[in-house]
Amino acid sequence: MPRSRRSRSSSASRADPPGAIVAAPLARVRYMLRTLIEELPGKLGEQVTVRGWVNALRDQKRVQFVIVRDETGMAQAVLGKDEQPSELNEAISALTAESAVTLTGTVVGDERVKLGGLELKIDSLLVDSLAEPELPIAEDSALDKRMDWRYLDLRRPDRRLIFEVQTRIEQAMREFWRAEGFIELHSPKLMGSASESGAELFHVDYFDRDAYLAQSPQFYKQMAMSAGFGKVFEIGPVFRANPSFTSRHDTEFTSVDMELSWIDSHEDVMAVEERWLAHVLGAVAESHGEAIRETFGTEVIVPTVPFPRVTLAEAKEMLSAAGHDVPDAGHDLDPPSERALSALIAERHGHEFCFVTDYPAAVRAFYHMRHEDDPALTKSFDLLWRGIELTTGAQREHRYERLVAQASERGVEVDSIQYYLDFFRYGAPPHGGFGFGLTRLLMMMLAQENVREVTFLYRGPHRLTP
RNA sequence: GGGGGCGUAGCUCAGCAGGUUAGAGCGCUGCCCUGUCACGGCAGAGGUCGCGGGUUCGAGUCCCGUCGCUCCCGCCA
Repeated sequence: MPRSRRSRSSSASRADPPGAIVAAPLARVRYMLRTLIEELPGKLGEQVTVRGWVNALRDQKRVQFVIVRDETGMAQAVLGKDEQPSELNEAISALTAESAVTLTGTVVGDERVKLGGLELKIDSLLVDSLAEPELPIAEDSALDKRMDWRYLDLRRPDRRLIFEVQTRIEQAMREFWRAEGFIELHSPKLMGSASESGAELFHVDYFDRDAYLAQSPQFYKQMAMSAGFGKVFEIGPVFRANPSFTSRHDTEFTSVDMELSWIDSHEDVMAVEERWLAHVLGAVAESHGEAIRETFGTEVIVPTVPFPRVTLAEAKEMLSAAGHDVPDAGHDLDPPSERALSALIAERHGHEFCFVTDYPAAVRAFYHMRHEDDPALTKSFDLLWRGIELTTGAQREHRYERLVAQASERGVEVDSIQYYLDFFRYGAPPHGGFGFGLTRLLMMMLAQENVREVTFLYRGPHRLTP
């Protein structure tokens, strides 16, 4: 929980806030009089105004309790009731769970109160918005129903923690990039042609012609290499028209992409990625590790560097030797194999991460660079964490003729991507990079079973609302 | 796209060798309860059992179709 919020009690409200527009007499800006619930322990004896939602109402013969919840916690508010209930008593009796209310009262310590040992003696109540009496979802409702009523679902404190962690993750990523001289890109999401396979593209009408939603910033971050940017990153939406029905796919998700110039091999890319992730997990462990343990019952373990590395061929040998069924040569690992490999690496190396390298050219994108001594293999890698694929990366082919040859060989329509191929005609540095699934990282970090849990508003083959 | 599972009250579920008026917990409504804190007590409302068709004297229960949801595989991040 953040502790740095400034108190906004009434005692501080008389002075004009910094930067307020004081010249407009009819629209005088003033501080909100709101006190956050996490601030109440420091306000004993003071009259404060708390604004939030009715978490529970216990309306008894002689005393009424309102449990009020805001984004920082919950507190009990109390009001005595005489033989003849007051107007205020009647107003409290008329409250419903999840109504939005403004409660003003005096903060009083009371050992009897299990919720923080204090309560608010109610002086006044403003019902900002009365909730309808029966809510469409409960805590134990099915995921799909919770998605229908996502804003109610998200009111729960553990859901909020997901997005506080996500915010910290992105902040830590940028800390790293900024310290290492990366430039941030915002590449277009509307494209005139496919950037990779084409099969998974969403088509949109674009005036009098066709356009597509970007399924990756791949081509544009490579263009930035030819532009001499050196090191770039982007955090942004990507769109995939896959009819995928699993717990870890969606049709729109947040992709984290990096690309680096002047590398010697894909090894340089992995070396940056593992340091970057160690920084991110370290930051999250420090700021939210305890809350994650308490709320989700899982530990954020800061990885040591370097991460274990195995080639795809070695991985299959390891799995076979351990008695697992493994896909044939020439194929990628299937999800059960990925989980088994992560388990083996954890057991033998005590590490949650694993780079799998040297994928066959046949299962990788045409722009992946081939090994000089074995052109059937690419200078590529996947990164597994706790059994799930977080990343695909590679050194890219930056030599024009070879790139064109590889595209043709793979049946890519060269004409439609000529603009991309042109990036490599006027001096392109050796480069590589990777794409990284932010929602997958969050899902595994918080021990959630579905990306929908960690996506603000999920988009899938059958869901376009809310 | 292939395979498995599931659709019964606002929510979570039970019911099924097919047999009168379909149940529970939570929630909701009303009454009662001097401090609750998963408050407690009493009473009550609420369901054409996803939809359509079939078998049968009789279908929530069996069969077929259909729609929706879900998980796994494929695809990938």
